[in-house]
Amino acid sequence: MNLKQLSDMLALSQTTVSRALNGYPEVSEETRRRVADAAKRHGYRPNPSARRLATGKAGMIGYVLPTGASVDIDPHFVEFLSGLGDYARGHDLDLVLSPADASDEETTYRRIVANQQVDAVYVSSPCPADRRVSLLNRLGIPFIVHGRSEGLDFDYAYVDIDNEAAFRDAARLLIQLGHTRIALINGDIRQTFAIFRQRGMQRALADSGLALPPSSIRSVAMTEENGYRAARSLLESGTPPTAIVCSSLIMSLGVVRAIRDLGLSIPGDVSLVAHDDVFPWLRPENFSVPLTTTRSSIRLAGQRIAERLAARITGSESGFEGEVWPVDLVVRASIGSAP
Amino acid sequence: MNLKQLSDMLALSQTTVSRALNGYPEVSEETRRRVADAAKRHGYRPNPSARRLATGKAGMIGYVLPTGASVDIDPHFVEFLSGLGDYARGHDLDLVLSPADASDEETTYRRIVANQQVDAVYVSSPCPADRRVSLLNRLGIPFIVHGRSEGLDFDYAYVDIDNEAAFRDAARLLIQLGHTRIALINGDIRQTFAIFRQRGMQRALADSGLALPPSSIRSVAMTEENGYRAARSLLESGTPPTAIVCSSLIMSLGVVRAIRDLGLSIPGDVSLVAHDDVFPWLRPENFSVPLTTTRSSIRLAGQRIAERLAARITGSESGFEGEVWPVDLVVRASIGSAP
DNA sequence: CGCGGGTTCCAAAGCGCTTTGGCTGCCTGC
DNA sequence: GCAGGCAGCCAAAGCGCTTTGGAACCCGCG
Repeated sequence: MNLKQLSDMLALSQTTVSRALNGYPEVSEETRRRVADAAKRHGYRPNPSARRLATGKAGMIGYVLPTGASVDIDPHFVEFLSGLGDYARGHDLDLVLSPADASDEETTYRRIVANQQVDAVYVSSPCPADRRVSLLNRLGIPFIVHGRSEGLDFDYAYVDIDNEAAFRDAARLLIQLGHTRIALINGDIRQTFAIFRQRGMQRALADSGLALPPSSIRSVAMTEENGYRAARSLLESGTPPTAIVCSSLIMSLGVVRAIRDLGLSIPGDVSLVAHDDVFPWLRPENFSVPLTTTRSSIRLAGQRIAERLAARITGSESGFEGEVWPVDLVVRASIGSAP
Repeated sequence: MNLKQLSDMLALSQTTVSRALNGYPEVSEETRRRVADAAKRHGYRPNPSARRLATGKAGMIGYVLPTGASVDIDPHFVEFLSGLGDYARGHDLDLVLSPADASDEETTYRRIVANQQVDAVYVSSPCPADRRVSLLNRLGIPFIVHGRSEGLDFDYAYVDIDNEAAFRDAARLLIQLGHTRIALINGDIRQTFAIFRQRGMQRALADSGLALPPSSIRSVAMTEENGYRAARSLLESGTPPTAIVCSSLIMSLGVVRAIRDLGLSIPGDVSLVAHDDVFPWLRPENFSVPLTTTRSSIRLAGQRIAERLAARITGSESGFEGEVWPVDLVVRASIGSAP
């Protein structure tokens, strides 16, 4: 069932039917109703390819998926997807994933924009002066960044959490508990979220006259194994920390294992705080010693980003507002006063 | 730059240029070369919307993403995606994810097929007599199932691992070590992979005159917490198992925690085998007691499925071959002879 | 009565590609 | 020398939608 058949059936022109369906004003209410009725009754659905060809609008949002033999997609991505799906379902929004060589994503961004495959794009895990962000800005396609870049000379829309405040607060709490040697096991420091977290801790420590020397920082890909190694190397150093702040729950699995392997206890010997993105399959309250966390649901961010992306597509959102969400600090048994 | 401009530039008709570019025979080699040159030089790329409208081919593969407030996307999905991306990148294949209400995916399948949004589809986590599979079969779109259904009266293409043999072998090994009370902590039993695994264990036990009573089986969503609960309830029962086989590495985190909480040791009191889908961020060899696993990379399956999907799109694959991959049994320290 | 100004609808021109159905030469074989 | 075949090219007709630029009609006003 296509437009022509439908309009023949109604003894109307394709123009009128099209306009009736798309809510244009120059069609009488009665006709509109008649058309809408017939469309529903016959299950008419405009062919998206044809519509896209005519309008240039695709009804999809895009994401460039960095891939490569040694590139692993972040497990957080799946939670983000759940959130995106929560909104997109029911709004007839599809998501197209374009795999790209991680070392050359720009070509792919160019392609999906030139091809008009998608109406809007989202970008995740930005780094400072992110090239993808400035490229998209130049290309003029609506986009939203999950996270923030830094040092860009233009405004853009983003949704981010307050990583700096989260880690500042975590460090402050540890300081209040008497800790002076606090270490940070962070994610890849080339990404802004990691930079902000480090900054937050540094500020908190500086405020109390303490320091966060490079020797107390590890910056690694967020795997269990790396968490283990980082914790071990910190705890076996000359001046082991009495508290560790860790950028991910997965890494903290390794941190806990390292602490146990060394015959130390939580929080007796070492206090531990981790950032929790809220995975349904791994919860900090279920750790052998329940974990104190800075918590922010990545799924919620996915929902919000889908919503804003949709708004940008329809044009109901157009500014460059950045949203920064506060992060919960949830205290559980894994922290205690300094030994 | 579109076809018209390019053909004007070459003083050729659009027909000839189109044919030259698409490898049709009725154009001379010299002309073809001239056209290909010009196309490359001017960066001409056919508009996919127009091409799709004309041919009905989309150049994308589809996946219906079950979503819902209480539906969590499986973390395995991201590994699968990595594999898919490995192949799709470099083959100009995009993936479109269509979020659907988990309780009504069929409408979405119908939509993406009717709209010709995608040329092929893949389906994961099938259950016996899977309705999605029979729907796709009826709709006549190329598709591949990741996993297998059972009890369907037609053939279809799939890629699966030999879950039954994997769990049979694991159980046999435990039996050889003298275990007689072996428990299974499985995933959702409505899915065929879980059914096969259970069957594999049952057969191995039956072969040795042993049984796998329902009281020794837990069938739950694969989270750390569920692994913990399942293991606890098993170990605190009247006849606790001396060995546990667990369907996922994530669950086995909880199993290990439960065993430790109860003051038991691995493998002294309890032997543990888990299935490992090969996550880069959580490896069985790094568990406090390195885990014996049945191992099969889900990422490799993603690669293979992308490859076969592409072959089905181009028509170079057309049968209904099912592939069943063998599963490695990797022995590590977590198993020992029965106490 | 005639005319400007709405309202409601329509024919037709795209959007950029593929594909059908020729048309033109040139070569081959009888 | 001519029918037949083939290689190489082209014009034009879609694919199904949106949108431009009217046309027809009815209204009220001067």
